[in-house]
Amino acid sequence: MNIENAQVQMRKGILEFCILHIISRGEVYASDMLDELTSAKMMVVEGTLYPLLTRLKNSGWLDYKWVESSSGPPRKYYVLTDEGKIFLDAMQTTWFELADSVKAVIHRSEELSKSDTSKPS
Amino acid sequence: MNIENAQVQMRKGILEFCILHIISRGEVYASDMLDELTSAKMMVVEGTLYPLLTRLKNSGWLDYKWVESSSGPPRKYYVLTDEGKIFLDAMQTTWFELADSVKAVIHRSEELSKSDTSKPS
DNA sequence: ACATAGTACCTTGCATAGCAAAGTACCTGT
DNA sequence: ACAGGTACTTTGCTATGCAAGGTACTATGT
Repeated sequence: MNIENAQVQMRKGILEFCILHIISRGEVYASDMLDELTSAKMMVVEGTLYPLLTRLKNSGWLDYKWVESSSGPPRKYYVLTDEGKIFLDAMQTTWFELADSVKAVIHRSEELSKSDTSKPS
Repeated sequence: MNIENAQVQMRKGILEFCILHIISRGEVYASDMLDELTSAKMMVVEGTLYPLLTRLKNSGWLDYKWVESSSGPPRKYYVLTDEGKIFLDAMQTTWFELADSVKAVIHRSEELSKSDTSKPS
């Protein structure tokens, strides 16, 4: 295991949340999402995104429609379903709770490092 | 896929970071970690924690020693190696960057929802 | 008409990792 | 010796990220 791998692990799951958020703003297609996630430094690739969108669609949280493009093949524009909106809310709550939990752990470390109290030895 | 599953996904990877943090404070054994992670609402189980500790050990980031217990079987007390400390720093940087990225995506959604600008239709 | 390039979406195969459940082993008290 | 509690380990299943390769449509140049 290396640091790159660990960073990948950390992004997992959160990606799903970010994608739902992006779609919640209005209709977008996959390349739009890739651009935005890349510019937010989330490093996603097609092989991850497409299967994820398919999963979200099959779970009933997304829907899409084909839209002709003036330059290239048609695109799938995604939207959130009503169920998807509820799910996104739940994910957002989870995210904030998780961020709080992490903050609690980090903060605890900083507290204790001031008056170091190792255990056995 | 359901919400519980999605929440599990979101915790992945971050768990590793939290465990390293907990160990960085001083020597602990697995049940200590389970207690702390549970009280921080991170919901971890043995089947996840033990293989994870083994992986971190095999990667050279943790070391442990057996310590006799006054009530029960001996315990493995873990410590961070020097390499592990470097790794933890990298993970912490990644975490803050990731939290920033998520914040950027969420914030962008809030901005746009004020003056809704859906695309095609 | 044909070839090339660009864009967009999809699929296959592999490796990693979470988790439930079952298993092993040690210690203490009766 | 046996029951109960504690601690660590292993097995088998499943989900999922990702690299790489594939399909298909459009536009442009010759």
